[in-house]
Amino acid sequence: MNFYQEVYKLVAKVPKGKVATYGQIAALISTPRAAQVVGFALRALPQNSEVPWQRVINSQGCISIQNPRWPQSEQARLLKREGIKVAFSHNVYRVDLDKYLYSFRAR
DNA sequence: AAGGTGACTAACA
DNA sequence: ATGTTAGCCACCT
Repeated sequence: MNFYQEVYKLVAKVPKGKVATYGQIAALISTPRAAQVVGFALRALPQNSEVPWQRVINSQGCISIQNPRWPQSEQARLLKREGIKVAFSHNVYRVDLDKYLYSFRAR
């Protein structure tokens, strides 16, 4: 199973109402340095994927997506729909990590 | 088939 | 404190 597959598997474990960061996922698979690759993997997902990619944000708690198919505003809406509060200021969407960050259980 | 191209992040200057 | 850089992987020419 390659890196991308691992990413999808882990992202799928993030429960509704919680979020995870790219670095967090990367650290679980290999090294924390692969954070960017996590983003690459999500970018490669088909539009109709079942993977809850919207629950993955950057270490600042900000929506970091760069994909014309899914504008940031759309990701923000998806998260709000799941009960997550998304603040919008300075033209940036942000989530309170202290509140919503998901902690993966060991193993 | 080799190389460019991305949803990041922590470490440095 | 703000800007730059290295490390990382699969997919598409």
